[in-house]
Amino acid sequence: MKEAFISLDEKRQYEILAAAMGEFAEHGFTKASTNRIVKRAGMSKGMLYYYFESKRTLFDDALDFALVHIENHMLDGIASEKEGFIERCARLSHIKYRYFMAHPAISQFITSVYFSDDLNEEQKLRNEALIENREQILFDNLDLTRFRDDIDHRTAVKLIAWTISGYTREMEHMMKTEGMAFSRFDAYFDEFDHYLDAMRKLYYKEEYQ
Amino acid sequence: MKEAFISLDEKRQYEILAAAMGEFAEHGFTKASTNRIVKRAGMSKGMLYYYFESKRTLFDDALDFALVHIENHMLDGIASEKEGFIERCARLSHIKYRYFMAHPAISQFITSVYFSDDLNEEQKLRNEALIENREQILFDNLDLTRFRDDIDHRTAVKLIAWTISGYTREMEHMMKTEGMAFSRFDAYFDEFDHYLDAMRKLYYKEEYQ
DNA sequence: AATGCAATTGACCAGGGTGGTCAATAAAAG
DNA sequence: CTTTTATTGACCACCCTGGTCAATTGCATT
Repeated sequence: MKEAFISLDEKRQYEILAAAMGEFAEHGFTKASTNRIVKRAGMSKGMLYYYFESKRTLFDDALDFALVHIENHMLDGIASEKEGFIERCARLSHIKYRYFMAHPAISQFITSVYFSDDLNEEQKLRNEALIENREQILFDNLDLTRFRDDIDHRTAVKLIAWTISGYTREMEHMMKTEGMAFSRFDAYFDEFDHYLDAMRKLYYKEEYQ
Repeated sequence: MKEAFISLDEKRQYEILAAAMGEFAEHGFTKASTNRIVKRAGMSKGMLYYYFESKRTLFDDALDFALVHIENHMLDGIASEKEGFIERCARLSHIKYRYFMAHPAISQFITSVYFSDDLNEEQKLRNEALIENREQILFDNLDLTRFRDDIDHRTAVKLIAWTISGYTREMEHMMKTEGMAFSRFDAYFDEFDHYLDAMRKLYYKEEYQ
């Protein structure tokens, strides 16, 4: 990250880093191609090395950018008031989903990094901290009394988390293959609410359904 | 697939195709490397082209082999007797899991093919037929009366399927990262049974729990 | 108009990997 | 001993890689 890049306006910086993150997310560090990155970003090969020292530091800087960006943009509005686990999951899904729509490259980059091995120690630690932070947000300050008494809380939490992850995964797959129209998003969330209602009926005491 | 390959004993044929399928599964058709395939299979580059016409026909033959193999080996013992949806999912998970353990390369190959685009029309149709067949096995001849009356059957079926897919996905991820010891498989299935019991309590009428 | 500096290009490099070939062998069969 | 089959790996032309750099363009200041 040389001064030339820093003195670019924010929008252009974002474009370039997004191009890099998209490429890294798709191919991983080693098989990612700097040639494809410059093509995505709409610039010449020379500029990439005018802005960054090497492919490696480009990756590092992109990861830095992504982690900071997520910290600043996604983790707000999550001030965890007391709520049931289903409501918590639903709210976080909405937040995650909106963030993904607004910043797909960052989301995919961070997701791919989660499964990859080409991080240095410091990056691994930071990434783990992020994951732990997310866990905390997911589980902190829950109202667990809403659960039926005849089912173990920990079990219920696990089952619900798996269910929602399965649902969102299916939706992601559908959107990828069928290219869901933007107008259908409302239907997507209506459907989601329907399933949330059903889950409340299954997992919660009557007074909370 | 030349005669030379066909006159090989079955075991060696399997080894070679498994090597190819593993490589294709990991990298997709284009980025799969014939050099790595021969290394995996423990033979020389020349032999590959002594056995197969080209990389493309190798892929085609491997897919053929995989589809036939699955039809013959996995889809037995699934004679769908009347049972609840949870029991059905559990049984199919067991079958799928055993098959994965016995034939990981085939499993991963077929899974990867499901997400890839480099199939010709005939292969796409065959693959879709396989998927449809699986759906039928999953949903045919179910005892839906076991479900609680206050929850829609279709909704319940969806929720359960997502839950189980979430669980197995988490297990797969754990096994990949931590390299689950084979001795722990019993524990894996004990845990699985625990969650199945919980799900019965949630979704079924009392007399079926 | 002239100068100087920053931004920008893309041809170019050596290195490595690609799918595929083939003359040379080794092994087996006749 | 000869013929056929199995097997090797060096080799090919080609493509892509991360990275460099001389040359050019654009712009601001004199």
